[in-house]
Amino acid sequence: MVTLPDPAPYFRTVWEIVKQVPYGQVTTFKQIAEMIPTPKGVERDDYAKLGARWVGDAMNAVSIPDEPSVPWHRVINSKGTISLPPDSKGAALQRARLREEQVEFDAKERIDLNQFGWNGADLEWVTANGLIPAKPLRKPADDADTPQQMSLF
DNA sequence: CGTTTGACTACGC
DNA sequence: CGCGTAGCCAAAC
Repeated sequence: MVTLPDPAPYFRTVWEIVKQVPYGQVTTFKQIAEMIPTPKGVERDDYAKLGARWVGDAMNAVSIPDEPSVPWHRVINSKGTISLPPDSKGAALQRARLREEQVEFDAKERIDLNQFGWNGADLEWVTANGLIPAKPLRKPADDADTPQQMSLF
């Protein structure tokens, strides 16, 4: 900006995406940013990476009125931790809500993205809204019973 | 109007 | 794997 003269549209898009995150799962600022297409006239190829901070702004904006329709508590950083100051009220609330959804924290207050991470919204919904499919946070279940490396030739 | 700050990340030690 | 640093950009001071 990409000046984001009116941040509302970007924020709204973020919120709509966050609404798609199901109960008991978490997404990351980066994952959301990557789903939002680069605006016209913007050449930045790493627009998505930069967007992570704006997603944070959008979350901050919604957590103030605490809009119940936007599950902002399901948005964490790429390290798998809550990004609010650890001793803040908001962090405590977010943590409580996640635990309420059976999301587990390890000893270091970290969430296993491979277990609770979001793999993206329905492809139909994504395309219908002109967005970019999200990069899955959970790895494909390669439980050793999916020998993909075996060639047919 | 220059500085600082931040719900971010990537990278180097 | 943990901690510090460097980019980045808009907003708040």
